[in-house]
Amino acid sequence: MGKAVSKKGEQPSVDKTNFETLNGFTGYHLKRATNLMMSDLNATLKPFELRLLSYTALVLIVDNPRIRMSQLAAAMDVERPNMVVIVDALEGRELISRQRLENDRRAYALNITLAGRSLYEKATVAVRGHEERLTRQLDAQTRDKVIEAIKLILKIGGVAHT
Amino acid sequence: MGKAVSKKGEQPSVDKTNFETLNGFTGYHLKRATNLMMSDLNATLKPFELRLLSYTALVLIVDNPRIRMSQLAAAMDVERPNMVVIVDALEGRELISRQRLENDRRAYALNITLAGRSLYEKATVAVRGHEERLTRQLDAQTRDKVIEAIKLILKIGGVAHT
DNA sequence: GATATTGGTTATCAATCATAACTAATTATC
DNA sequence: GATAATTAGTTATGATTGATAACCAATATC
Repeated sequence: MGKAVSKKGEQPSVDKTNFETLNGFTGYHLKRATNLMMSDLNATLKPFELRLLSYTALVLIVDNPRIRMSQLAAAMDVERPNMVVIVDALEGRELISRQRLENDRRAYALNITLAGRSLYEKATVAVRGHEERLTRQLDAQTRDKVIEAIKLILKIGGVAHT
Repeated sequence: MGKAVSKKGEQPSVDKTNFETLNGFTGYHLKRATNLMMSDLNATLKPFELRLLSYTALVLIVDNPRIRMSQLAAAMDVERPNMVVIVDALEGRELISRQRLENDRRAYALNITLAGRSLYEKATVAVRGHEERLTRQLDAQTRDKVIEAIKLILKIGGVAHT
């Protein structure tokens, strides 16, 4: 957790760790920043009893009314069996509803409930606060540049969706 | 700005998923880019029978000869018990060596072996290739700007080490 | 109309990560 | 200088996450 605190007055048997090589890797910085942001995000969502995946599901259902579970799973890059437990939990809390499709009775249309929308809105306010806190030092211009750069990386990887 | 969702009444959204809200979050882009890079990195390291953590350990041992296990664990943000299995595996392959410290016989000094250095060098060439491939679209200037921005985020989070 | 495919589900398993408790050695306290 | 507290490393174990296989019901394909 915390950084090692050197005891006063004695020469530390080990000096500060040298991160020279790792610092040369973009992926290293990306991963550390992501770890930090995901950790803070989970703490942000905790009061709402939401986690990264359940919140993401809520968001996508709000933005995509009547989305199917399989489409949601694909959008979230989650295996279908794992999607089931996420949806089960959200439905159990009556934040979303499953509704059989008339035209394809295998599938469900997922919709947000009133309670779900209310929670979504509160959580999203908190998430925007978390984002603002963690990217405060970045002027909007820089932040946009970062996102642009990241999108380029995603495009190269062939997983860009926008 | 929003991608037009088919406005044909109550049709299920079998069309493109709308990521509007998620796209507004820096953390979302960060995480997706990181997922992509980590996945590609693991594939890159596979031929060397290394994983993210074992490779990172190798790098830090090369850059910090005689580093202690606990310092390595702290640097990698890994719990000590989990560090043990990583070090065990690397030592089992004779890529690194444990050496008791004379001045503190509880601790070990970790060092790279000749075989370890050789593997490290080959793997690092591959990793640099992987980095180059995934950040090819970014001019050096942009990449540096991204890293600077990420470092700012890390500083706010209080986990910056450089 | 038989066959293949798809959406969702269940059960299960592997991988990852964290925690508790132990030993041996060192440091702190009186 | 004996005792207590702390630290480095280890072992065993448990929780959480993520992936796979097999299944049922509905739809699509030929």
